Amino acid sequence: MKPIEILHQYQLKRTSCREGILSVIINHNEALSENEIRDQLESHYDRTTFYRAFKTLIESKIVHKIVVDNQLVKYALDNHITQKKEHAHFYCEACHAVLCLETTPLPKPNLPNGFQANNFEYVIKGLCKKCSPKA
Amino acid sequence: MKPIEILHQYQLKRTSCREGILSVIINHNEALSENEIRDQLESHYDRTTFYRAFKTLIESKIVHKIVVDNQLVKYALDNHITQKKEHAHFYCEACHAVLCLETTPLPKPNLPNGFQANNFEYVIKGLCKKCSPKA
DNA sequence: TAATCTATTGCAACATTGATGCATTTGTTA
DNA sequence: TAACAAATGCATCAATGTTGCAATAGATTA
Repeated sequence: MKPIEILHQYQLKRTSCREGILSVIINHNEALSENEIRDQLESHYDRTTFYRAFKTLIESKIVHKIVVDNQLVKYALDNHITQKKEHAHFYCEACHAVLCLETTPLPKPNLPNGFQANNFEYVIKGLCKKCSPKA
Repeated sequence: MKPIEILHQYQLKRTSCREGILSVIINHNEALSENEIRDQLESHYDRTTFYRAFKTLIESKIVHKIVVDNQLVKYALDNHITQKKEHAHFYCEACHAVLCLETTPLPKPNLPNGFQANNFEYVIKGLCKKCSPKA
């Protein structure tokens, strides 16, 4: 699962910005913020370029946006690529990590009559194992 | 459940801004955005005043913030006041309404060992009854 | 390999939102 | 009603989202 192959598969031009973003995301287990990704890249890209690269990757469904808060957004590979099922995300309020809860399937509440769901965004906030006080 | 009583109960000063915000929220079944609330008020308040009023109401757990998206936040009365149980929210992608799904309890996925949850934020996006194409 | 076309980049610019300091005003309590 | 503490309005700044446009880079074809 290499960045270049993904970009080619989704018919996007191979630019170093997109390639860099993808390789950082692929090499991390947890979802990362725009700044966390930027910090891992060697080259500098304009803020707009970065912004549009994410927009493109999301529109192509390569990358998935996880909204922790209106002030904190993280990015991870989309289920289309990872072949994961829909899942909830865990946000650690101490270390601010965002993890995919892949092992537990996403529970779906019943909707009122006539309602139609397209998308489920479930974020569970708390403390991860590392940040939980030891017993 | 009157604004003045709520403010008094939570030991907050009765200011017209807080009172106005609360009365708008109380009189609507759906969660409203800051602008939707502002539009319902007769008096004008400075942006900062509005911002701080929400901050105070949230800190006192009178109002609950529902983050639909990093660009769209809505507000509703907190469960402490409505005596509702924890519930998911439905966001209609067509009319942008946010509704509480009170009737269905919030399903809680199992967490990995050592993880501790404080808060569950479940937003289901789709089309509400009014906006769903008729069969 | 070079020429060409199109998409992407970087920059300027603007809107929105979150946030803080401070002097003035208001609500509450004695 | 006086006095104090809290809230307001204004100025200001940071971060983020967004668009237009000229310059540049990637991909395709001759």
